Order: sequence, then C-alpha cells, then structure tokens
Amino acid sequence: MSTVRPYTQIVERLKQASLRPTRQRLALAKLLFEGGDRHVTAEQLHADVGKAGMKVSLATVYNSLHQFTESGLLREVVVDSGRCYFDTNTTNHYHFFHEKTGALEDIPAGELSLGDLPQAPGNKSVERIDVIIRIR
Amino acid sequence: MSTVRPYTQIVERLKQASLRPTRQRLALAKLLFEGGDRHVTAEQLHADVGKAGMKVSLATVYNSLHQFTESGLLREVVVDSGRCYFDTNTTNHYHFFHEKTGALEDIPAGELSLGDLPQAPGNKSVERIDVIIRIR
DNA sequence: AAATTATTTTAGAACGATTCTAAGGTGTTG
DNA sequence: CAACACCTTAGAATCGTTCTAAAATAATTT
Repeated sequence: MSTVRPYTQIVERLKQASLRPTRQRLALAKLLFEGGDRHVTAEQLHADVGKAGMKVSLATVYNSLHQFTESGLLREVVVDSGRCYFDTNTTNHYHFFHEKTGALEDIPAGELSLGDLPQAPGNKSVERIDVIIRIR
Repeated sequence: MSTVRPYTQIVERLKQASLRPTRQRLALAKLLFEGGDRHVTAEQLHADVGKAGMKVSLATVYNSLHQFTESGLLREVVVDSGRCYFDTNTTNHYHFFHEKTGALEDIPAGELSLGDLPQAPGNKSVERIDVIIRIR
C-alpha cells in the first residue's frame, strides 16, 4: 500500500544478494521485479530502461542480468541460439515459446508433469530440466 | 555389405530432398549419416570434413546444415545461446546436455514421457517440444 | 566530511558464431 | 556440348555478447 519508500524492498533484495544498490541496478530491478513475471533479453531491458527515462549502458544491463542470475534473482532460459532470455520467475516451471514473435510464456504450474526421470549417464547430477513447447 | 557403390544411398537421400548431390554435400552427408546418431555444430563438422581430407568452406557447411534441416534430414537442438547443434536423429526424443563438455546425448526412447500436454495458448499449434536435462 | 579504498559504470574495442555478397565453378537438361 | 540454374567460396558484414581500462560512485575509515 505504501508509496512512501518505493525502493526499500528492492534495496533489500539487492543487499541480500550482496550487490550494491546503485542507481542503475535499482532502475533495472524495478523494471524486472515490479511488473509480475517477465521474460526479457538484454536488448529489451535496455530499451525499457531508456523508455523509463534513465540511461544505463548496455554493458551494465548485461552485467546486471548476469549478477542477478548468479544470485538467484533471475533464471536464464535458452530457446534460441543467438538470443539470451532471462526469466523473473525462478521457481520450477516450463515454457511456451512463440516462434513467430519470439515471446516466451510460462506454462502454468501443474499443467505439465514429467514422468519418471531417466538415470543420468555416468552418475552425473541433474542441474536443471528445461522444457520448451514451441508453438506457431 | 556392398562396398561397390558407397554413395548411392546418400545420393538418393539428397535427391529426395531435391538437393543436388555435389561433392561437398556428399562429403558432409557421409560424415553425418554414416556414423550412427550424431550431434554436431557447424565448426565441428567443418573440422571433421577437413580431417577426412576434403576441403569444404565453412559457409557451405552452414548452408548444407540448414538445407538438410529444412528437408527433415537433420533437426536443430538449442541448448546454448551462442552455439547451434544439429542432430541426425530426427525422431521424437529428448536430450541430456553435459554442461562441462558441451556434449549432447540422446535420452533413450521410452525413458522419459511427458504427461498430458497443456493447452497451447491462443489455439496455436505445437511445432515441437524440447526437453533438455542439463547434467554436470 | 574528507580521505582512502573497493566496487561499479561506461564507451568503445574486441570477439565468436553466423550470415551475406557477388564472383566463379559445377551439375543438369535438352 | 551449350545453356541455364544452382552451388560454392573467400572475405566482408552483422549480431549479440564480452572485454578493457579509465572515470565515477559507494562504502569505510579517519
């Protein structure tokens, strides 16, 4: 409800990730985390921050996206060799990918379940499972 | 068994895809389709064809991989923004991805089954489903 | 609150994978 | 074997991303 200290939550989030709450990171985090679940590329976010009237260099957008990802604030989604998507939803879930528009969309929780997982070869540990349903 | 006309099968395959059986395409197709299931990048295949004593330009390797993919002889697998993999197994199947080595491996048929598929948004048609189990 | 130190941002260069260009070479058809 | 359509090629261009090193900013100490 409070509009008094609009950045405190985000500042907190960054601090917990041991990232200094700089002007740039605050602007990016605000765009990313205050608009529901989002799937963005670096270029998109760079454009967004520009539209919001702030100037953040593309290099910083890339740096921040990777730092956020390392701290678990974002998750990377690979759908397209050539573009890198970042997802603000870090819980276990899968994606629709609209091949025409290049848009990503979460598959609602519980709507897709994997059966028994196969044994990973060589006793390796499973890092992550990606499921992408490509639609047209 | 016959070593008499070693290229006839491949020539046939290319012709069915309405691709002229040129020296380059034959060399590439031989490497791709006569060694069991393979997962290659353009650079890898380019190196392979060199090792086999033939000279094929990198541009032609890219062209051929895409033409083969368009004709259904290959299937593209996206695991890594930045690299493009092609799979000689065009049947429905999923992959292990070894994050350390960058190698792809088929998940044996029947070892992973998807439950009911969710409804695609907007009545779009499902083009393909990718499942990648990332292991480390 | 100044000085010191550590971290961050930045413009622009560099990079690697892929695609494009347009000139020359090759396969196919009649 | 001529004529045409298609294919290959080297090198340039392009794209997204990463690197570099210098300037700016934040945090810490005084």
